[in-house]
Amino acid sequence: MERPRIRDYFQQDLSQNETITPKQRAILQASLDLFAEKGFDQTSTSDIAQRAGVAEGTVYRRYKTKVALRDAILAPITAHIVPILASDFSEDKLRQRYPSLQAFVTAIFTDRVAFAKANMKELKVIFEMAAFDTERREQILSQIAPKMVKQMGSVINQLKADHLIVDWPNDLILQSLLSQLFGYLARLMLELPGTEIEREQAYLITVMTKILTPGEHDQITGQ
Amino acid sequence: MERPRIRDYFQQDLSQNETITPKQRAILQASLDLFAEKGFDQTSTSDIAQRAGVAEGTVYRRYKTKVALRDAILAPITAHIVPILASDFSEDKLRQRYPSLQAFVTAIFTDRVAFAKANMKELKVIFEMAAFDTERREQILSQIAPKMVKQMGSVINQLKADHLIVDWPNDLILQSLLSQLFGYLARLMLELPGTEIEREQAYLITVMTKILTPGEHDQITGQ
DNA sequence: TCAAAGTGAGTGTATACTCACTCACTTAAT
DNA sequence: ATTAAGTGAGTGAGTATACACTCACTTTGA
Repeated sequence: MERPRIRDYFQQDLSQNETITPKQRAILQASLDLFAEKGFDQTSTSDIAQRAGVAEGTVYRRYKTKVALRDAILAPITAHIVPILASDFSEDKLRQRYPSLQAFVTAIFTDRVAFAKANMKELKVIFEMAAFDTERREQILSQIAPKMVKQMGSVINQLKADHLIVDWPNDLILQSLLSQLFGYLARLMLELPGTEIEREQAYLITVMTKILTPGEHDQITGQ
Repeated sequence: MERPRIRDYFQQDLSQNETITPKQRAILQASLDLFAEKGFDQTSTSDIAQRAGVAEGTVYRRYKTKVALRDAILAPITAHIVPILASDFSEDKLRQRYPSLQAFVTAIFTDRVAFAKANMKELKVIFEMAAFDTERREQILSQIAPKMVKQMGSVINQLKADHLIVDWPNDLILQSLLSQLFGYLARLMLELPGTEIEREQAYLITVMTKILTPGEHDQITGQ
């Protein structure tokens, strides 16, 4: 956990242009909490006002619509996702080869899991939106997916050249890793019973390493 | 794919007590389609009536509320989930040992993937509900999880005794398998670009088998 | 004193749900 | 065979309510 954490991104993003009042901050926090708890549609603007301890009109002072309010919450997150995805893959990192698979997997996922944990609620709201807003899903994906495939792709190719990683198509490799990652995050988000965070995070790296280790079972067989 | 498919469960379930009219069937179908397309809250009862080609009053003839309508759609699915989960683990199957990991993995997931594919829309509606309705989530989970853990647990223990499977706690094994399965299903449901069904299903079995194969990397290491 | 922040009663609209009514069809009586 | 009575699925205009959003006014703080 040596690398910088993401925090206070509201402050960070918003205070560049204008100051944010305590009440406006309370509104953002209440909205985020409620959207994550009950879902966007199930949250009324009067719910938000009540939770934030302000009048309903105050909610509309800065944000013209409820959707604009949601977007104000999600904007900083989506803006931060790309740098996070690209971290660890700056040019010098790329030039340095990873000595082992375990080092690679650990390096890659420590940041991303930390980021996800620090922004659980926002991610939950993003997922809700992505599930039924087809356009936005494609928009967000088109921003992120190519960058991710490209960045990870070059590292994977390096590892392939060194025979440190299984020789599967890169997209399949990514899919299996992301499945494990999202599965872990889903358990955290839904607070499924019996989720022991520390143990599972260690296990996550073990499983991913195992998937990627070259071996005899690597031929993709159908039935 | 030798074992029976799930189809026409509406007919099957409803016609025991009473006949279902063509219009009522159209209403169920339209609701299911719309709930899966746009989400429950984003679908109005007049949307449903329009899509089904009936008057709005007709929607309320059989189902007293919109929620009751959704439940009428989900009831047969949830009723069928448990048998599907338990299939392949009837007593004689349990007594017979699986000759190889691949056989085990293939046997387990063929049915379940087929079931999921045949009921994509219903699953999507269930997931939407589970995401924000904490009570229902726990209710459904409490019905399913223990059965699944028990059934799969005994088979895993057998495989462990034969040293055919990695020696990890059963819950961790299940989690990694379910992550892969749900990741695959999510890609299907969200129609993520570049999802080639056949190739990925074959790959799914390969990855799962690889995860479970005993080997040198099996110690769960943290950082 | 002024500008910005905050207020909350008020408004228009969307939507879940109701109900008095229609009408095609079945049953029963003559 | 004919007709009267009964049945219930279907209808759609109507209702009550909840909700997103507005605006004339008040409070705050520099």
